[in-house]
Amino acid sequence: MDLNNLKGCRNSKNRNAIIEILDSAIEPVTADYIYKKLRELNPTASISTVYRSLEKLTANNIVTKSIIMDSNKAMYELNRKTHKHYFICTNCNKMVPLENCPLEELEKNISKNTGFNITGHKLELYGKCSSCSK
Amino acid sequence: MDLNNLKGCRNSKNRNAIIEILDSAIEPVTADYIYKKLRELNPTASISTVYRSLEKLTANNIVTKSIIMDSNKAMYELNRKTHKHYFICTNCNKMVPLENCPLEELEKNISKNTGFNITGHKLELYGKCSSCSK
DNA sequence: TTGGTTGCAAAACGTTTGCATGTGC
DNA sequence: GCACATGCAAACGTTTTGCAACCAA
Repeated sequence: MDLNNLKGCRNSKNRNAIIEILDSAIEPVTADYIYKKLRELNPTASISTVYRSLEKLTANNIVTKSIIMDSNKAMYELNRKTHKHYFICTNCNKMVPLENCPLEELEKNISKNTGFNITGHKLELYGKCSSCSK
Repeated sequence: MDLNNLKGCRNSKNRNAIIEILDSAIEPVTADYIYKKLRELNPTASISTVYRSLEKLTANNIVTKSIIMDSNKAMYELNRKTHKHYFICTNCNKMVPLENCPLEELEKNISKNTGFNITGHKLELYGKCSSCSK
């Protein structure tokens, strides 16, 4: 995370705090979650600051944005080196990270066959987690 | 597509028209796209009818709803028997269906290892399509 | 000084809902 | 007749934007 190297960015307390909030979150979180946590540190912070920071952070690949099915909110998480996929429980909405990414070979094959220049992917598994399927 | 077997549904011109619109669409489309097409047939149709129809259709597994990255709109497509995944161009937003689904074995393994009851998945590949990567 | 950053309020956007009316069966 | 379907307008929740003030470099 080279926080001081963001294109067209100055140092910002709010943005740094947002990164810390994301860093201490285990699962992807919503903008509103970040906003509430940020208000604990800076009671006058505004939701627009959250969105504007997240936009810069995603543009700089520090943060990953995703939108899960049947929800209209975006989820944000720190773009850690370890590539992650999630299992999402359709009952309790828990997001459980999976260990491995099985798609690297697949991507290579598809690139070859189609001429697409694949730069990333998203895989989500849906179903019921062990506690919800009881 | 057993259109006459929808749970708690009567025959409806609008809903049938929506199915036809989805059927003639090659790619997943937005609710607004459907609304505009529907207005060509029924100029007084309303957007709420579109959403209400789509809700019933997804509940009955006639239609699949998905939300793609960096967009806040849902995309709808007819749930054809053939299981599909898409390559999505980050430049022109084109969605190109992929031929095979490579995840069936993977699901089995994860189910075994984690105890999750996996009922579905979503896989999207991102990058530049052949014309945009020129 | 320059240009990114912030807070506030308002707007925009996709989607949902309440209600009264219409329609299939 | 009953329950679903519809159009309209209003509401909703999330995200974006305009603007003036602020602050980092």
